[in-house]
Amino acid sequence: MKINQILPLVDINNTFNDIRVQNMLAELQERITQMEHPKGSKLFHLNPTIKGNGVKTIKETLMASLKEDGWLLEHRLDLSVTQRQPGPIDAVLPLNDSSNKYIALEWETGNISSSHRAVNKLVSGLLAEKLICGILILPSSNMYRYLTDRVGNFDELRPYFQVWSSANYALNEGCIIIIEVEHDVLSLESPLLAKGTDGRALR
Amino acid sequence: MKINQILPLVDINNTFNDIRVQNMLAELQERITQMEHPKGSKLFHLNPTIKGNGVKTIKETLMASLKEDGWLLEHRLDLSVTQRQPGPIDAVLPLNDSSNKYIALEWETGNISSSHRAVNKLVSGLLAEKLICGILILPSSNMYRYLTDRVGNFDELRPYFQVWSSANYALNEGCIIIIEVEHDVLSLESPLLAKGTDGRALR
DNA sequence: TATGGATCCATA
DNA sequence: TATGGATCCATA
Repeated sequence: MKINQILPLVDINNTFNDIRVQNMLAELQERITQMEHPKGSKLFHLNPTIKGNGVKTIKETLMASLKEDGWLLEHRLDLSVTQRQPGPIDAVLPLNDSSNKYIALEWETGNISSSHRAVNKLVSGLLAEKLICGILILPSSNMYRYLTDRVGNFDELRPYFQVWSSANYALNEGCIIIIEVEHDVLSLESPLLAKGTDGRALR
Repeated sequence: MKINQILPLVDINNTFNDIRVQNMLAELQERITQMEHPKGSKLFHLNPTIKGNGVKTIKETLMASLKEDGWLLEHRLDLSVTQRQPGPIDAVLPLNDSSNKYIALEWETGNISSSHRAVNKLVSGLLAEKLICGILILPSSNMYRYLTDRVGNFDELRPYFQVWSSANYALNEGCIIIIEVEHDVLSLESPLLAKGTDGRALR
């Protein structure tokens, strides 16, 4: 998989340049770059059928490799806000220091509207001082054309970036990073990514 | 329809108490209270079938009455942010003064995740200084039980309220208000609200 | 019940 | 193509 850009959307007191964040990013970039489809093909090939590919399986291999790197999957931070809580986060990396804090990552594969919730959940983690950094990975609009209709994508979230970037949270540290990814190669010979029976799919 | 609560989520320099906002709220409360189902029954009756009622038609009568009060429906604010823009807003009320600003209202009937986008869109309007006030109307969790699965509801958005309330936007005025509404009466004799064929509905 | 998701629809 | 929506699924 190809990384188009890494955007620091929120960056409080230069947390983006914190060595813990930069080390994690170096590792994460390598892991994303290693993603392949089909398995064993070295590159991520995508069948260029408009709205033809399901999204469910895309992130699976990345999550598996992050788990090997020490990330915890589907982890729920205790934000102790109210009785009801934001739900679990795709992956969190515990910092191996005395801070008891984490770096969190969401790979958005739901509807674009759920990308808004994903960023808000990461911000909740900053506000609860459980996270020093939250990352959201989104496909480019180039890639999006070939995925399930209306899934989250970088360009469609962009008009809303200012909602978060112009917030002045009263915090000493924290950053939110958006990463735009894309297939390496379009290939008619590549198998379509499977779709589920979720949503309005006619089984 | 019954109003359970009116919550000022964001309130910059006391905009919530601005006479223009308070006048609008008085009128809006009356209009919401007047909503009825079935038509002519004076109260909003809801058939208590779990996940049985569609949401599409719920807001229609309110929008019709707001139109009579001078609101513009499905209006798109020109936020001139980027090429891509947040989409249209359910209803906006132009202020009849020289400010060229509006009050905006969204009645959330989409998925809960799209409630996050709705608030973000209202915040975008504040940041662009096109709005002095944005309102989001959401059903209570009591009402939600009888509506399409996963539609927006007050209690499920609540854990995220702090994301907006602690944002400290650098603005001179602006408020975001969340209104929680509920049926007046549960009634087995009341017809179910129709569902569409959207999403994953099997036609 | 609670929460994130996945999918296709409607309309401009 | 672009954008908000509406619906049902999966899992804990």
